[in-house]
Amino acid sequence: MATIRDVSKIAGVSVATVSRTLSKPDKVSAKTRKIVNAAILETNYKPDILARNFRTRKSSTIVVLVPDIANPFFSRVIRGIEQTAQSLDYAVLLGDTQGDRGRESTYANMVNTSQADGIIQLDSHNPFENNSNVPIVNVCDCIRGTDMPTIELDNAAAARKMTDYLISQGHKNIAIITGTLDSTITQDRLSGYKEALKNASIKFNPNNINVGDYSFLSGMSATRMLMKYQAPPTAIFCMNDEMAIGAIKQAKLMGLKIPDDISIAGFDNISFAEYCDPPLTTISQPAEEFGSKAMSMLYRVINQDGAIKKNTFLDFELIIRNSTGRNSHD
Amino acid sequence: MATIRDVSKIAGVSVATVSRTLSKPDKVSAKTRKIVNAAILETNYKPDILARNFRTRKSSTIVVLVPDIANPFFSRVIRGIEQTAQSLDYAVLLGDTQGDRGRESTYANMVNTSQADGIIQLDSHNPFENNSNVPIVNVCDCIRGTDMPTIELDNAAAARKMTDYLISQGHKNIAIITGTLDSTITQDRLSGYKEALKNASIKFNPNNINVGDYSFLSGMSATRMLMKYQAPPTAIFCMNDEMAIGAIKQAKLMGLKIPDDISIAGFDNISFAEYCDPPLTTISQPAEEFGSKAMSMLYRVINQDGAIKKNTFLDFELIIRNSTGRNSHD
DNA sequence: AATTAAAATGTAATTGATTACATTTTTAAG
DNA sequence: CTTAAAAATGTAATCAATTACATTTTAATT
Repeated sequence: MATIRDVSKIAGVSVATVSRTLSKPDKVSAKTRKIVNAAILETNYKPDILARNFRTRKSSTIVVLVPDIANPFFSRVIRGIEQTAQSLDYAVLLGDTQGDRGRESTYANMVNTSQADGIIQLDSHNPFENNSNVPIVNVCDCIRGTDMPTIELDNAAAARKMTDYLISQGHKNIAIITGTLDSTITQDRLSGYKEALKNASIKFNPNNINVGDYSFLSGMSATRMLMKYQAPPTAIFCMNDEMAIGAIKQAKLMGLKIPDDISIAGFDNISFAEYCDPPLTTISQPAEEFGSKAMSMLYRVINQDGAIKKNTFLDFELIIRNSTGRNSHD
Repeated sequence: MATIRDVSKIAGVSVATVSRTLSKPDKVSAKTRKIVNAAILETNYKPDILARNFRTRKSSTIVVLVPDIANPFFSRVIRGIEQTAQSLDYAVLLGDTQGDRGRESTYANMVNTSQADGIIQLDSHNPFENNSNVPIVNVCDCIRGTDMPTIELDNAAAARKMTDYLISQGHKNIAIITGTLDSTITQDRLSGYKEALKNASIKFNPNNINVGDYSFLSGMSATRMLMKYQAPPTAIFCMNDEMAIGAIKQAKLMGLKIPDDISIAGFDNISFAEYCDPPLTTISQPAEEFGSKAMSMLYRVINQDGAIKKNTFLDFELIIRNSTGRNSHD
């Protein structure tokens, strides 16, 4: 593999000139530039990025910490990250943590060893105990009370909107299947749900809260439990679409008609939401935009370029499909 | 940030000894090791991986070229890659190509600039025109006639098995919705399908082949077309689950009962396959194993460690669910 | 105690690009 | 044609680790 020295020898110029031809061509005369470029072509020279990164102390690489890459919502966020990273000439290192804090901190430490310039965290957890000054952006599930910039949804408002809608359809006995309780998303959505009930003067029933873990199976089992109550809910709001799809399956297994016997709503609007039967009422989140906004923000943090907005909120949309309908009970 | 020199000064030993304490501790006396480790702790020294990579000419990073990270099958494969990479101390750079050859080759060239040590390609395309000697492994959708090691399914056998099964259910008029025609997977599955028909002495009807692109929508539109024939198929075999789910939706829209009026089968066994209505008959592929086998293989190629098996075939399984059933026509 | 082998440690070169600073060349102005 | 300023180019240090090779120390054997 040819080095910058080989090129400089062939071109008859110094290595500095070759380097400049590549990085700041306007500092090099047109004539020299031509000669150097010819030499680069001749030697098939490709700058050694490892050497460059070493010298410049930048890796042009960022790490994405994601609880599970196979989650369809996260994979869309990552697609957004990746696309923006490409346009900014950053490479994306995948850090699938599977919720393991050890793995998370291993990946996070890549920044300390200059393997990466920054971190995008998709989980509501700070990978650094003591607030370090590592460039980091928190997306989707964001922690409260840290100084990380966040890109998030107004989850309380979204949950309120969904609950309001269900109430508007005549539902009073509305259950909710939550995500894991330690996540900010869960807490916010839960408080939005409660708020909506309160505004409608519906008494909040603690039995109507069922804790899930974002999986199909937890959606199923929660639904099984809920529907065994003497007064089962007439609507179930799930904090993601997978649980809602699980809930639909369980409801059908129990011989219930959707939405006639029970309305079921999700959250995320993953691509399958449109294709399940009945199609799922849900909250649409701009997954790719989350990713691309997070990447742009991280870029600004890393390069101290432009204003850093502490908390960015993206828009959601209530998507009404056929898994929900008017309360036909009472 | 402390360097190895700071540590050596504090410990009162040479940098070589510090380096050895970290990389080959058995070459260092217990006494010295203790002193050095204390100094490392004291200085909070973290080896500069950039410098190490530069010196050793290895990045301990591999690139995954994937047509679309948001595809649920691919994201599982990547999860497998990532997990094995972690255990082998490799980092995974994400190369979402969106089918763009330009992007693909940009990523592939990261190996030439020593940003990565090898490549895992999930698409049936060689990112290097002239067979270079870059470490690369081809997974899932593998090209014929190159010297890349492959990890693949016997796609022809799998399609044959599915078709055999449909035939065993009394179906004779079996349509197939393919993936993009330039992919090896499509070609192999198509030939398996034809073979099965031939073995059963069923005349192959070219109209029963409909080209899709692995998307829900193409599954829908192909189904719409197929079902307009005077003698519409009694079974549709889709080359992935998304298209099958699209086909199910379309069939329902047309008022058809599944599987009574039409049997629909998919391929991949993505997690949603179990949760659609009716649950999807499909071929299960070991997605994570694809990933982990590919990573192990790439490791061996990079480190010239152990035998390189040219083509590795993983097992598939026919999963019979309720989207297919006996032919109730004729 | 002398000799030898083995183990431990140290010295200094090396990796390939970048860049501060020095030097040369070109351009413009008088 | 000078001269000064600006532009272009060159020289050589630098980044932080690894490691070949040299040297010193320790252990083992006689």
